[in-house]
Amino acid sequence: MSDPDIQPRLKVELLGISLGLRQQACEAIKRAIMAMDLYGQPDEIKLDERQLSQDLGVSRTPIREALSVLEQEGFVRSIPRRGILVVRKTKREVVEMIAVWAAIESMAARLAASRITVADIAELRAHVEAFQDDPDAHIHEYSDANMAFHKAIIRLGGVELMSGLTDTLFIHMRAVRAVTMTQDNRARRSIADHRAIIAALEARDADLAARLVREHTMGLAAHVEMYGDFLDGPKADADRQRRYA
Amino acid sequence: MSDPDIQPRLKVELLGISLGLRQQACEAIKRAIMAMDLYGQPDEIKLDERQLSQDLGVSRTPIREALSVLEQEGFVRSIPRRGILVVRKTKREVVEMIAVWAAIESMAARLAASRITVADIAELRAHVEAFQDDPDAHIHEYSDANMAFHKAIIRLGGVELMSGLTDTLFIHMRAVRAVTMTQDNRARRSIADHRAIIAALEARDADLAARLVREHTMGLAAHVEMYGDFLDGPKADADRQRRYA
DNA sequence: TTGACGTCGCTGGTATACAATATACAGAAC
DNA sequence: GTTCTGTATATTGTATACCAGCGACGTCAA
Repeated sequence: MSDPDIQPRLKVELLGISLGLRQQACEAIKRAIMAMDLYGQPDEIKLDERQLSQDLGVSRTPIREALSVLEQEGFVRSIPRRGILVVRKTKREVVEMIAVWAAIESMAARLAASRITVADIAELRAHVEAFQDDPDAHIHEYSDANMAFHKAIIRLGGVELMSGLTDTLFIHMRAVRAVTMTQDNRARRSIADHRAIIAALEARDADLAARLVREHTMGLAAHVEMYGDFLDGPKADADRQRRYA
Repeated sequence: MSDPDIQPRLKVELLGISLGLRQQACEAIKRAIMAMDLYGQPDEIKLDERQLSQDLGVSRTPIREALSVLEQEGFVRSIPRRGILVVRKTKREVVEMIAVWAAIESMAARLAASRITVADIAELRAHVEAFQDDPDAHIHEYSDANMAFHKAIIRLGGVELMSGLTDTLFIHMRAVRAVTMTQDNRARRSIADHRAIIAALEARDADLAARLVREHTMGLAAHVEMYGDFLDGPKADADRQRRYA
């Protein structure tokens, strides 16, 4: 009875009921937040606990626990007795997130340089070459491939914590990326950068790979610093309105 | 009424009532977790919701919300219908945390090199020179000063997100630092490293500062990788016991 | 007509009650 | 004697009811 091959075993994939409503609510709300175009709206978006609990078909308790987690992750902000509103990142916060991302991915590239395999190289190359023809034509698809490329580099570093941390950062920057990508012909230049990074990794040049990744991503930070005023605009307006209301 | 200097303003730090019980519970539990010697205990530590709500004098609801946050921050782990237990970091997880720390602090040092002032240099030097005489004699005090040094560098980078992220990392590593500090004469060698880092910052050599910080911290990672088996030991034992029970 | 004060309603915060499940122990059957 | 199953208990997960603040609106007075 110790050998699993003796009996057919009836393969049932452990039913996801026991994942808990909190997790599910958390995922659902996070998806909803990502789906809406945050920076297109003129003013802050407010969340209503009762509305959410009604929509999701559960009581307020799991909703509140999910919102606690989301607040800790920086997606929403709870103001006592006022409401829970979806946070809009300021330009400064976005630039800071990019800097942290650059720091982590640079280190990941350094670590990856000595561990990378030919299969890994091929995977990276696939992400880059898929849209070499005309990246501007399929901005959204290219943006996804771009993100996948960076996530792949971080994963190849072999430090899972880095993947976990940057996943959250990437989610926050999803809305920003689509905009920045179209400006300044960044998509095409980014492909060239990515090719150079792959070459450095292939040559197992840790220092070069780390430097290229850092400069590439910090370049995005500088770009947002210069052209990212649309981030602060609406929010500053809202703040001003609230202050003088 | 627009000039804040006209009125003395009566500095009352907004009373903790409106901070919400969740925040307070979160802080209290976090303090309690940090206070206990995690790695000295033979087996996992389980938290009881009702016990906590009784001890803190609030109901279970804020406790549960606080625990949700703490779980997201990685301090506790909740197993459905089984209980909530304080997580013990494995050696691998500790090494990963140090690697992330190294990545962030290295970038912070790079950014700090071009912004640092003489006052900042003096502050850093104060952290280092305080225990130059005999660091081994006052391990705990030196460990605190050491931590303060690294936190100062990250702060001088000017990216607040980096401070926020590493604060959590440092809390996790508090228990580990005290042990590693005593081994291998690390305290004395760390002072020499710190002096070199300050010199690089003073010379505004961003590349050198970043490299020194990275090598210093990754050295700790390598040390833990080699001598940090005490982290896995008890946990592995506990897991084994649970598996065969 | 305007400003101030009071009341009402909406929102989140907290507590408690109820339901579901996992573990452990005991009893019965082989 | 050992193992399996059922039940009891304890603990968590969820729902609901109640409470406290803040804002808005209306009314009254100057």
